Amino acid sequence: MVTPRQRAREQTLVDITRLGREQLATVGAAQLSVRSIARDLGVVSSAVYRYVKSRDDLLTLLVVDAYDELGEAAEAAERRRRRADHMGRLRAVAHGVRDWALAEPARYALLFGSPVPDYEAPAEQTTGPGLRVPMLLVGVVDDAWQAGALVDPATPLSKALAKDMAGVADGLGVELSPAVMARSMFAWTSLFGAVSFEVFGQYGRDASYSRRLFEHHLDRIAAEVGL
Amino acid sequence: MVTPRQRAREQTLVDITRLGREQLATVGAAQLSVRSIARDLGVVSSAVYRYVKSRDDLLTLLVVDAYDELGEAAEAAERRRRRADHMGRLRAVAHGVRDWALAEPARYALLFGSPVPDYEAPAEQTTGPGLRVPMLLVGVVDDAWQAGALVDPATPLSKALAKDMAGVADGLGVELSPAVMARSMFAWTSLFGAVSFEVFGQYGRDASYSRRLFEHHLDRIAAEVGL
DNA sequence: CAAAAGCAAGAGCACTGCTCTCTAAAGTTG
DNA sequence: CAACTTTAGAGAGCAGTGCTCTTGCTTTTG
Repeated sequence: MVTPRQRAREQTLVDITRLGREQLATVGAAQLSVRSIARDLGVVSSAVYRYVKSRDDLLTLLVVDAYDELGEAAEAAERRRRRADHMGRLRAVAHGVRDWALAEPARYALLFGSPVPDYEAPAEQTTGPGLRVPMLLVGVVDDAWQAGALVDPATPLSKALAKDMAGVADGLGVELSPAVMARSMFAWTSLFGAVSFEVFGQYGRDASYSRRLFEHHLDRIAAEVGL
Repeated sequence: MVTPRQRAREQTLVDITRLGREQLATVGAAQLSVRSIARDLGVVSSAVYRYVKSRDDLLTLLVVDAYDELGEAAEAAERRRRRADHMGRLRAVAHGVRDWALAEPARYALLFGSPVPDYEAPAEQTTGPGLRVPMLLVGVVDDAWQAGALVDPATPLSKALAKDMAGVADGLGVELSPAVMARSMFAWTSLFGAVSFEVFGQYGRDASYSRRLFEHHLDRIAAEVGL
């Protein structure tokens, strides 16, 4: 049985998340303040602490929210491709991530930028949503591998690294060859490296070439994955 | 003619930078406070504003400081290799960057993490030091190219991207083939992507495999560069 | 219907960046 | 060398922050 009070509480939590998301987008994570959210909510600051234990707790809420939206964006883009179109799926994921990141730079920064000091996202809440994109990537690479569509690597993995990758795959709860895992991690790391450099402005202010450079990087990543 | 007052002023500025650097390492950029620096300096907070216009101004000081130390570390590592040892030089730069980043995560985050909101590093002061590592990379790749040590790419650059890369090289003030520029940028982006993921904890808390994974990524990057 | 639990308000603490005015010392100049 | 100017630092103060605690009030529950 759901009481009106529970419903109101949930609604308030949703409102807080929404206002936090807006503040994140406009003023950024550092300037995000629970007092200002309280003002927008038409309530005194201490009232917000009934719903959110601390500012860090609020950040966790927003981290999960952002991971989920990013994951959903990437998954939606990937779903539009045929299962056998491995290259298309990889490109879809990559562009899904990049488009979301460019549209939501502050929220992207919250996920992949500097860790907020003295705050570490509680693993039990954030790892799940945070793994959606990586899972998508290993899915694509593994499908290609199973279909025999991957070019063989010039050099095989070292024994130690193969063991490491087996452990990572195990941690993800999937059955994968170490080679697939290693290639996926390279794709993952390089993809987000490219997106981060673009979002964080490392290429300089005039990023007129950034989209073409991203395409190029994507081609290089795909080549290294073996696609 | 340098007056004692000028000397004292310079010394105070050095002290402020040192204390800022320490605070950055201990509490991070977000928690960095000029009041606390004033306390450590044994002076009242308003006095610090005689030397530093604002907190952002202090951040700029620390950004330049960090870029210079990172650049120096990478250059020192690279200098230890013979000029013709292109692979060794690339690896030296990469490990120089990684080692510094792992030793100074907060300062690395200041340079390559989320941009501090409402603060953008003034280009005229930061671009120079910020380009030291990229310049090092293009130097290595170009040397290899000139020496004919680079494997030819499977697919040539598109016309548009070649033009973009020519523009970038021009902006750097160096004479480079677009292919060299593109490969350097891929190396740069992927290298820092790998380092950022490691420093920012995206691989999870137990990074037991992180060094071996980095070596693997480095091999993949080198392969894609053509080394 | 009375007890328990949940809610918002308001005051207050310790902190922040930053500005202002004031005093005293140091440097410069006629 | 005395008068003037520049400068470092102190201290008060403003507006903002995260967060806690108490105090009434309302809703839910036994």
